[in-house]
Parts: sequence; C-alpha cells; structure tokens
Amino acid sequence: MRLVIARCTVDYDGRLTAHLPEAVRLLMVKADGCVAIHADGGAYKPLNWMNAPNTLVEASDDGLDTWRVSNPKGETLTITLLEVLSDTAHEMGVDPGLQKDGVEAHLQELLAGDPSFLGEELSLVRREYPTGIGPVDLLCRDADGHTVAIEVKRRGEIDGVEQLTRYLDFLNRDELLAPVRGLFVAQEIRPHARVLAGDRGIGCVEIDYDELRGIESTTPRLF
Amino acid sequence: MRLVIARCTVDYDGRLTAHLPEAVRLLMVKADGCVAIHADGGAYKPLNWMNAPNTLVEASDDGLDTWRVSNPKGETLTITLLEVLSDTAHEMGVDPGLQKDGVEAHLQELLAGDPSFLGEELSLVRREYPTGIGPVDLLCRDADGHTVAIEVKRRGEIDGVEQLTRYLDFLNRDELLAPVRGLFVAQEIRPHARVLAGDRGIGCVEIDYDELRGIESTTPRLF
DNA sequence: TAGTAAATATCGCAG
DNA sequence: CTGCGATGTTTACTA
Repeated sequence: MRLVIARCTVDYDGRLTAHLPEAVRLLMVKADGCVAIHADGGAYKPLNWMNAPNTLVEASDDGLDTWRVSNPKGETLTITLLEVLSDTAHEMGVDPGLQKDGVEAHLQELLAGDPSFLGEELSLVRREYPTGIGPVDLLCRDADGHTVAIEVKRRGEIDGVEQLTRYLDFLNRDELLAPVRGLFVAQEIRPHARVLAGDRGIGCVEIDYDELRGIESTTPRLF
Repeated sequence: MRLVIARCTVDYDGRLTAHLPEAVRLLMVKADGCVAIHADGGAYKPLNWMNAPNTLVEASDDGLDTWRVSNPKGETLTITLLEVLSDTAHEMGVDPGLQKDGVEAHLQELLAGDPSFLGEELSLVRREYPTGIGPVDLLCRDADGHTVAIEVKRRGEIDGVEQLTRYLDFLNRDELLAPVRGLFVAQEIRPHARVLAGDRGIGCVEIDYDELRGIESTTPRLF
C-alpha cells in the first residue's frame, strides 16, 4: 500500500463529473490498484476514488506530477499533485478478512432451523421461496396447514412491510398456496412499520437474537 | 490525520459483532476522531471503522498497545497492536469539498424541457406536481388529453414502481385528472421492477442520458 | 456473469 | 431529531 500526502486537485469524469479544489489530502493506492482520496474528516468514505480494475499512469509536466487513473468502463480520475509532503509504501500481505456474526442471514438461518421459535407451530416449506418478483425469506405451513410467508429483517421498517406485501400479492395468486398470510419478523420493529403491517393483516414478531442463538445451541440434536 | 501501519487484531461489538484475525493493516485516524482500518485491497470501504463522535483511549498492557474506541451508542472497537511498523501524523486542514455535476435532478430537468423525448407526444403540466403523499416528478398530458404521471429515476428498481403506484392511487381520486396512467423512466430499469410495473399497468421507458443531454443542447431555441 | 438484496451502509435535505 | 431518498453506493449471494 502506497500512502501519499499531497496538496492536490482532483477531477473525476465517469458516471458523473466532479472536481476537488486545491487542498492537502491523503492519496491511498492499494495493492490491487484501487485509488482513494481522503480528507481529514468525514466518515470512512473517501472524497473520490477509483476501484479495481484500473490503470494508474504517472506523468510529469513542467515539474507538476499528474496521476491519471482510468478503467475499462471509460471512467477517469485525474489527480494533479502541487506539492508532495510525504510518499511511503508498505508491504501488508493478504488480509484474512472479516468474521461477522449477527446479521440477517444468521437470523434467517436460525429461524429456518426452528420456525416454532416465532411462537406458533410452524413447519418450514422452503427458504428463499421464489416469487415472480423475488424470493421470500421463509415459506412455512401452520398447524392448520395454511401457508405462511415470513420476511426476516434485522431492523423492521416500512420498506420491509412493503416487500412482504408484494410477495403476498404474488403468492396468493397461486391456487396451490392461497390463502397465504404474512409474518414480519425482526429484532426491532419500528412503530410505523408495525402500524402498516397491522393495517394489512400482517403479523409482527420481535425476536431476541441472543435467545434465538441460545435455544439453537442448546436444542438437543439427533446426530 | 494519523496513519499507523501495524500488525493487529480488531474486535467490533455494536450493531453486530465482528473480528479481524492478526494481519498487517493501515489504521487511519481523522481529525474528527473517525477511525478506519484498511487492508491492502478491496474497494474504498474499510474492514472496520468507527465514525465520529467517539473517544479513542490508548492503553499499554504487557508492552502490548490497545486502542479502545467507543461511542455514545455503546458500540466499541478494540484494536490490539502486536507490532507497529509506522506511526505518522499530518496536518491537512479543512477540505473545501466535492463539486458534483450530472446526477438525477438533471434528468428530470431535461425531460421537463422535452417530454416528447419519451417516445410519444406529451406536454408538461407541471414538475413536482403535489399529491397527498409527496410530489410526482412530472405530470403531463398525452395526445388524447389524458393525464400521465411520470416518475424519473437514475436506476429503476422496485421501490420506484411502488412510489409511482402510490402517486397514481392518489391522483386517480381527483376527478379532474382521472384516469391517470403512469410512466416509469430511468437510465436502466431492472427486470423485477419491469415485471412489477407491467403487472400494475405502468409503462417503462429507458433513456440514454448522453442522448438526452445532446438533444437538449442541440435543440434550437427561440431566444 | 448477471441480477438482487443487505449493509455497522453514508450523506443530504426537509418537516 | 426523524424519516425519506440518492449514492460514482459496495458487498455478498444466487441462479
């Protein structure tokens, strides 16, 4: 990784055009060719960048260094270096990568293994059951043999209710499944989402992740 | 901005839990307190981060340095430094910020100036025509004098179709406007969005930004 | 490879 | 402060 601190201007031309006036910034060049330009503030997002794959060409013109980064899509990033304050490089090797725990896929997986955690007798038909407009997270049958479509979110907001509503519209056109009712499941369901779900006859269940994980790990298995 | 190259491990505990095994990485600390941990590859997104506002506490334990970053929401980021290869700091000042040009607002503006670009004879009634639940981008009349509501997006996805559907619901309650049909316009319309639009009787039009801009700039004007 | 949904999204604006 | 919409979103996953 190469790190350059420099007074510079930057021009991007691609999906839009953008310009950065003269200022001191950090130029970060990663081993795979990624270039990112950071200011000394704001969140982690750089002011400007160019992702791999790309090519970086350095040119010197009248004692003024210019970096021209271009990619196969025809986007270009032009950096004009007015004053280089620091220029270092470091070997870092390949990163083993991030280990995550507690995201939506996890919730869905745990619930698929034990749908009755949701407080009623449910048996799984399929995960990621396909509809004409996308897959619904879990399709189950309840004690009465009726179909239940379940949408799982980490945080339950209005968009998720809309999403489940669309799935229900499509699923209910299938005579083999109809009538299908909906269950909206999340660690936290926002008041507005709860109201909208209620208005549409969709049930809401808030689940505790630690509890779900705990039950999962302590449930006796037959193997 | 402080830049540290170090062999380290990282643990994040907050909205989820995450762990980074031992490796050499870049630790970036910005003037506003933001901390970001970068590997030497991947796009501009860091492996781990903590945005402002937060507090960074450095502690030394058995000759092992530990950074503990925490924020008011109770999230914590713990960095254990096993070997510091470089530790530098640079004054960079405040950045003047990015100047952008050529995003979605542009599309709507250009189409308002020439609705017939959409492939049929349309005349503009109003931009940002208000409905009870927000303004629809363009309201037009077609050759037959019927009302057409147009939603413009850069990328056409399902959410946009939902949005236009809501507008149509409201507009069609107005006897002076009804019946109102919908046109979904974007540079690129995703297949599922197209299916949903078709299902609801909403027309889809993909437009080329460069072509639209070109026509606009070459159209003769009467002033 | 293309398409779709999730994300510790970030960021800006309006109400 | 909250919610909504755009983003050069990026990333991960699946068909």
